[in-house]
Amino acid sequence: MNFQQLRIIQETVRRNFNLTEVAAALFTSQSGVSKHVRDLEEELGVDLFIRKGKRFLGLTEPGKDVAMVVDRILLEVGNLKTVAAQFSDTDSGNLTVAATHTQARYALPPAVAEFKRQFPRVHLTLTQASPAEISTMLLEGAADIGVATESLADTDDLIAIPYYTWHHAVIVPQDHPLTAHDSLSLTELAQWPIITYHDGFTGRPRIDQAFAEANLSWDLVMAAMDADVIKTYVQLGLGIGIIASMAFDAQRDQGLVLLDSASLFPASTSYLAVRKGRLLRGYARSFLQSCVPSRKSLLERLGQG
Amino acid sequence: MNFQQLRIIQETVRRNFNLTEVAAALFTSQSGVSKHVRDLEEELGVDLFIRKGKRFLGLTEPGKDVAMVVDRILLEVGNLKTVAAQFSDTDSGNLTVAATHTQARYALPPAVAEFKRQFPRVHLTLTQASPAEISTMLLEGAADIGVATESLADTDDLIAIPYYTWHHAVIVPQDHPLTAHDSLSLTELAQWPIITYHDGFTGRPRIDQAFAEANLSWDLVMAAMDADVIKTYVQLGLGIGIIASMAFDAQRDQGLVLLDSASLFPASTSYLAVRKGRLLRGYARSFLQSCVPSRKSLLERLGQG
DNA sequence: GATGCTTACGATACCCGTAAAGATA
DNA sequence: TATCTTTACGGGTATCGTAAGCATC
Repeated sequence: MNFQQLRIIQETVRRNFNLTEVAAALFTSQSGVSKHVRDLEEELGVDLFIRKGKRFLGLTEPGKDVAMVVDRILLEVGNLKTVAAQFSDTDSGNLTVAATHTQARYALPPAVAEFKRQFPRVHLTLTQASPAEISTMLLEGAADIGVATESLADTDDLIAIPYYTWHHAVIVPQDHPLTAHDSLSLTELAQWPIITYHDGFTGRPRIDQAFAEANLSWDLVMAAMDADVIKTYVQLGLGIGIIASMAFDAQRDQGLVLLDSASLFPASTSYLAVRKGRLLRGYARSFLQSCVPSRKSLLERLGQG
Repeated sequence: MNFQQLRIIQETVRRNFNLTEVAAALFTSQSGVSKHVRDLEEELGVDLFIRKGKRFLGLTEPGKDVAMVVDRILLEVGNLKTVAAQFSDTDSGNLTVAATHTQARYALPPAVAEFKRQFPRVHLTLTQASPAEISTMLLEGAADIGVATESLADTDDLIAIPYYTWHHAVIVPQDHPLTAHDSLSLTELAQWPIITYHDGFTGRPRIDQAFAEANLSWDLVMAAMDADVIKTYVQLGLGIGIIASMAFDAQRDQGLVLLDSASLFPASTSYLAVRKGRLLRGYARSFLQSCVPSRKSLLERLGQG
């Protein structure tokens, strides 16, 4: 048994049992991959994969158990390297943060700036992705820290730390009739065409929930993944927008008006998340700390004294 | 990085940093061991061991962290093999139970008999050892299950399951003056020379505790590791014995009398223990189950569905 | 016929063990 | 001096990659 075999098992599961892809992903030959799989199966005395002729279709029952343990082993191997790197070169290395557009653009900039100041020798990669992709990246080790409003708190094997709480707000063009109102109601909103976030993005479930609970049908004319797109089309007069309030900047967004609507929609919480059991470099912990300065205990909850 | 290197790191710590011993334990050459250590240190970029000239003295700070992770990796590697073996050959294999004399002789026989009946193809090894040795064996993977009254419940990285509770009892020769008494007191006991268990064996702390709390000094004339030795010398008239009550058998131990003394000493609890994070074969779980039939939940606490 | 897995085979690199040298107690 | 680690070197083996063969879709 060797590490390459374990990596191949893991990658085979991730790549939908296509050994050719696995070989490409691990920068080696198909033939080698094939042999490694056979060798390991022989050594363990059980078939790990369901085969139909020469095709791989999935994991056998023992294969499922083995794959779980393999994941843990490779996770710990990563931790080994992390521990060593932590000592050999404390303040240099890589940090990959995967975040949604909303987070990357409106929440993270201060933390990122602070981080670059504090750790100039760390290469920081800020990857933009959907909440689901962020989950996957964290689980597969492709990212160290994830930031999103959706999906992170529900996933086992992730540790989610509440980051901040915010409300949705309505934006309309400067001359829009709604600007005349003193206070907004959902019923009024529902009478206009609405542009807001896609399913699974930036608190969208809370918008659906608010209208559903009020028993209102609403006219969603467009769904986007980020507030900038929404704002663009609101400005074009396609409809009124519902965005995260922190995405509005009176300075930059001239021609648009933000209408307070904190009371209309339930609050949303954005989360920072890391993979359970994955050791973080010191500077990664600092990054989290600078995002949520008060929560000393939460870092301890990561199991990383 | 490869598994052999990790095994060497682990074994180097266990063998007190003597590479020659490590090589012998792993059935390989010193030179290879030496090179592997250097190679891994080079790959990780940190020294793992404190050296004085060419001698190894201990672990560096990063070495300590690395050694912990290495232990976890190798533990999981063992689990990998266990998982596979579990499927490839369900009811054959090995089971090593490490137990003290008291447990092996007076508590375990029914469970062992039941086990042999149920799993005739499993090779069962019952190793007799001191509580401290049992701990070590469990931690190092040399035993699957440990049984003892002392030390198992206090050790982190072990999961201890209460097995049964018992009391100490006094044994005296048939014609001994104490047999005339209706009820025994500690004060009376303290007037006789006493033979009982060694420190760290079979509830000895509770005996010390009882006398200490009563402010009595007592005359320990002999300390043994098992009840059979104690009984022998009690029979010879060297003193009165304090043993675990289940170690007395009226049939076998003719010439001796058991005096009830449940009220004199605090109750003792014997434990079954397994290494935290170590996967058990199905038959090993059955063994535990047959020892504590009622505690379904405790087996779940082992993290082994 | 295109894609994907297996087998065969030759080159390479890695791992191991012997032996000698150097360091420590 | 005896014990222990390092270095040097040669032999063996496992791993890898190319290429051909064969099954699946």
